[in-house]
Amino acid sequence: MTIRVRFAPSPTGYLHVGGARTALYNWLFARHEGGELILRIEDTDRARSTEDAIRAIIDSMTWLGLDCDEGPYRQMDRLDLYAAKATGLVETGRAYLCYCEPEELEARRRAAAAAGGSPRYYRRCRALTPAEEADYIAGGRRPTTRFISRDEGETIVDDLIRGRVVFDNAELDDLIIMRPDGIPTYNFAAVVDDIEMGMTHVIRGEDHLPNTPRQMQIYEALGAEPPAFAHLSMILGADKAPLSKRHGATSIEAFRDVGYLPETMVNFLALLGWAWDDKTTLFSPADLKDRFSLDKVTRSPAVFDTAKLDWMNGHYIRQLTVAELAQRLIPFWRGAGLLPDGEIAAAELRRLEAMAAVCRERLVKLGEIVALTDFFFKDVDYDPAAVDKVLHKEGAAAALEAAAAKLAQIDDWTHDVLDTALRALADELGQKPGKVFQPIRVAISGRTVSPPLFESLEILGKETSVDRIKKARELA
RNA sequence: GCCCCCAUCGUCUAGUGGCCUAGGACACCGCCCUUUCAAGGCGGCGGCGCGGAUUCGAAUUCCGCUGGGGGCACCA
Repeated sequence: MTIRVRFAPSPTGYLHVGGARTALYNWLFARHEGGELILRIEDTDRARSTEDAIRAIIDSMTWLGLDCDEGPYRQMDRLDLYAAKATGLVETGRAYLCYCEPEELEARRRAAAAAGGSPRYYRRCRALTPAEEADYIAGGRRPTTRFISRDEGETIVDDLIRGRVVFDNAELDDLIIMRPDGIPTYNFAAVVDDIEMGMTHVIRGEDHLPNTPRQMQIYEALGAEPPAFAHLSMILGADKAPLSKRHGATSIEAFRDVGYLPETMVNFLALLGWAWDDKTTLFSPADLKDRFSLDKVTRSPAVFDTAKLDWMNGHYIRQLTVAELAQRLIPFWRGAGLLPDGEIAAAELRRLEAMAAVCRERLVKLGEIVALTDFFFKDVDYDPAAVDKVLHKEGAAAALEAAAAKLAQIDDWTHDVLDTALRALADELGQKPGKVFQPIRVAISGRTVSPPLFESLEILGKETSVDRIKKARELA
């Protein structure tokens, strides 16, 4: 039998790291097993579902490289199916119509909680007389459909990650499976779809574990064999609280926008709850597909550690060729208004690649390229602290003056030549190299920290470099 | 309140009764390299939540406790 799994997000927001990890594990499992991944949009909460969210989720999955074999299916397109199945359950005596109003149920729940009792439904409508039912209908009440859960025995979930989890059926409620407007609720729609779509495995977040026994009873009532279940632990923030907006960026788009690489996100997310052995940390998607298995998935929750993410992103940036890196950097230069849209001339591309080469070992996130290279594109913004600390130092003015004069003589404007010339200059001035190089760095970049000096001068070009050094001489 | 899950360095984890004086990675600290910042190299710090039990032997099994988390919706 072909393995079939699904990723079934509710489109109420962006794809966040927790959802992405669930999607990734489903994808890895499907690919490793030669199975199929289905994308199903669970949009039955019509108040909160949006088209934007659907687009965002699909975009993020595409960016991560998580391709699906079927879908996206949408539950709102499948209402007839759920209605037919719900009616069937009523006919076979596994469900009943419930005329209770939300307000009275809510009031009862509150009262029960106050009395220290169980908040479960009191099952009044299970035993409605025809006369009572007629009264409700005459009064304009529209019923929900409730599933009749078993009162006795246990429901056992054999979870692929957690092992055997036993639930007492007496704890289970008669849950609503259909709303009066014909839209199903989650537990019902998910089961109907998982049956219809032939799911063999359901891999989802641990928050769904308590739903599983309820769903298993629905499978049984529907005459279907339940799939295998695997519940993934939660992802936490640095404070061990569930990851949320308060921890900063949590959407995949946000990580993309500041310049994390998809290869980083995939590798990092894979490791949040899974490990291959005792020493391998870096995995390409192909390695992952090769090695992933559910039996190596961890049970305990994992903290999302940005420091490690940053390290890994730096690693993957360093793995890129200069040409690749430049291509990935272009959107960031454009986004900052440093580079116009449209075709890039060959000479300009060479210049961008030179910048990429010189920044490759310095980038943690692609977005940092802007602050690192903006002085190549526009006039210098002198950092007052840098001016004070370096240009106002004893000897800075003299160094700049001498440097400007010396550089003006150089025709072969390459970093090797510049290196030799400026070292010689330091020697002539009787200064340590740093004493000469730092003022020049501040002169051309405005800051004390910049890409390597000689390469920077080369990229900037002779005319601009000399101009800036002369100008900085005035500030010194 | 009730049900369920979880528990190894700060973090991600390896570990399934002796191979563990607990391994790796990130972070941190030190040294080296060095024109700044990085990157890189070398070294270091650092952990089995607590209490019982089983066993010749427990990070590994069992029980309890504590702590963290999830769920108990006409949300998913």
